[in-house]
Amino acid sequence: MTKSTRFPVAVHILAFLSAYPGEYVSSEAIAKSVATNPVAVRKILGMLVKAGLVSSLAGSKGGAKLEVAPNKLSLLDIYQAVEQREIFQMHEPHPHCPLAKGVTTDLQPVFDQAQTAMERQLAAQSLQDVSQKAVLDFNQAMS
Amino acid sequence: MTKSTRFPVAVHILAFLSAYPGEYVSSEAIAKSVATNPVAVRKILGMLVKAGLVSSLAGSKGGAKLEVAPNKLSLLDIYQAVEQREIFQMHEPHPHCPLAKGVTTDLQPVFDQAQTAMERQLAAQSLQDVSQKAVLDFNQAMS
DNA sequence: TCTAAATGTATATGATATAGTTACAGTTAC
DNA sequence: GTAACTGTAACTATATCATATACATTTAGA
Repeated sequence: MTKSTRFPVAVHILAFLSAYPGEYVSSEAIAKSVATNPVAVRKILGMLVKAGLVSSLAGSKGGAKLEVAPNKLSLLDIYQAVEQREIFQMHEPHPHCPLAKGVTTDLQPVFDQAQTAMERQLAAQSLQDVSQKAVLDFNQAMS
Repeated sequence: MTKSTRFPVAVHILAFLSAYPGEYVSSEAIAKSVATNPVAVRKILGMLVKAGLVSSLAGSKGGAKLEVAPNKLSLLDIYQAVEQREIFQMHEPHPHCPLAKGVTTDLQPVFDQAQTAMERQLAAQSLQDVSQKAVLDFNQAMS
């Protein structure tokens, strides 16, 4: 499969929104920074709205607005909003082979632990941690 | 994309080989336990041979043989032998947007840390840890 | 030396995920 | 009423994966 870039794009989108606190920003403005299509941005924004991280408004002067403080929003929250799948996917071995049964049974908890360890790292970082400097640079460039 | 199951299949294959220490096992025998095609097994075996975990022999009475003791073989060794790609893939934002530049720069080390945390969990488990019980059950069923 | 049983590899097919695009109905500010 | 938005459907292109067939090559053993 082509690997998904939804997670970094979602972080980028939220960082962009955090540069305009309290304002509604259009998907077209975001799309320019992300270098993609406004529709692609709206698709991801839709997931972020569903997760409660963002609100949106249709119509003129509408757009998307960040609903959570950047320092209260962990990268894990963002990851889980846009990526549902687990890192590891078990295969489906022969249903009656005792070796197959034993291996998959013992392997699954290791997969879970590895995924949890990964998620703990994401949980330890906030949106602000990865956006603060970027937003400062951005505001300076825009002024 | 369809998600790869190469990693669990590789563990399964190696566990199967560990049930026949010192013997050459055919891809067809392995394929039955994994419930897939012998060619699929040989493809993965090829990666394991390249990584030095397994040796193979063509011809009659040929097959694959485990080259590392199961308690000396970590799940990370296996993972890296068959899965090259990183968990997270960065997008390619607008090259001149300072916000885009800042976000990707600060996000990459977080990706690396998360991947490392995941890999540490895999490194802590050996093939034997996930295969020992399975092999015992298997040998008992076969006797 | 012949045969049977293997590997290794090329190739093709189908399924699925993703990204990008166009199109358009609905919503809202002014 | 109009212009500027969102949300969503539909289509295309691309990439990865799993499965399968086919076949040249290698090897053990009769």
